[in-house]
Amino acid sequence: MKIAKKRLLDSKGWVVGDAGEFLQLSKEERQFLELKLALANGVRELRERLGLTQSALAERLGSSQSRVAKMEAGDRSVSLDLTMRSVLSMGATATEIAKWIRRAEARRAA
Amino acid sequence: MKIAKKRLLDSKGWVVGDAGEFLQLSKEERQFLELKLALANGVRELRERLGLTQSALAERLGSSQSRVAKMEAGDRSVSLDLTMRSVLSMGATATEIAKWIRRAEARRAA
DNA sequence: CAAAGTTATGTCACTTTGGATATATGGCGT
DNA sequence: ACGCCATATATCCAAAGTGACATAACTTTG
Repeated sequence: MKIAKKRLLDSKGWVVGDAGEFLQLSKEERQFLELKLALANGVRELRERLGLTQSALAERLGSSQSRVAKMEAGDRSVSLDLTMRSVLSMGATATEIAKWIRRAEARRAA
Repeated sequence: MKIAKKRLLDSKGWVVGDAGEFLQLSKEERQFLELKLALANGVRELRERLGLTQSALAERLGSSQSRVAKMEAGDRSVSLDLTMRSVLSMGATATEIAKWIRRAEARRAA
């Protein structure tokens, strides 16, 4: 199993030993998780580009370091709402967001 | 005030009389709301294209007709998560989603 | 107009997500 | 080894989101 997929499924709470259980997630659910993880990666990418610590970003968001950490890890206790607000607060453009979404789709196709 | 903006701000609970209060939403919050509304419009667009009633879509989502109605109306009690799951469940492609997001940005620029 | 079908709005009990906090882990320079 | 800083993980309880239901407001069709 590829690392990226392992990471996706590890995303807190998905008890996954190998590729078998992978299939029991509905196609839509898998798409959704991939998309969320793609944006989560976007959060980390932007944050590091801006040279911010998780704490610094958290403060800008009115959130906390632990939530940011969980968000970047793709923890399922973090909503897409917060993830999207995060990238927007770091100045992500629609084009950039679209790029990440496409990347998620491309991974799925592979 | 344009209808689209009025509708955005009406989005349940934003007490807005005219363009004045519009400015007191932070830039990021405005972006987020526009993006969510853009996807909400996507939900309606896809749903009608597929000839589904709100009830039918709700059933596919394991949700209820009232949630779908609120979602399409941009009600703030509906998360981006549910909205995104909705369009995915109707087979939206990354390209299509990206298009809606860009459209939101374009509106903002205008 | 009336009935049927669809969509809109309001409320509520339950669940998930939220920020906060504590603590653990890892890296890095001294 | 030690402190220092960033990140990861776990657990609080408050706040936001959820499906379900009731019912109102439209639309369409007869």
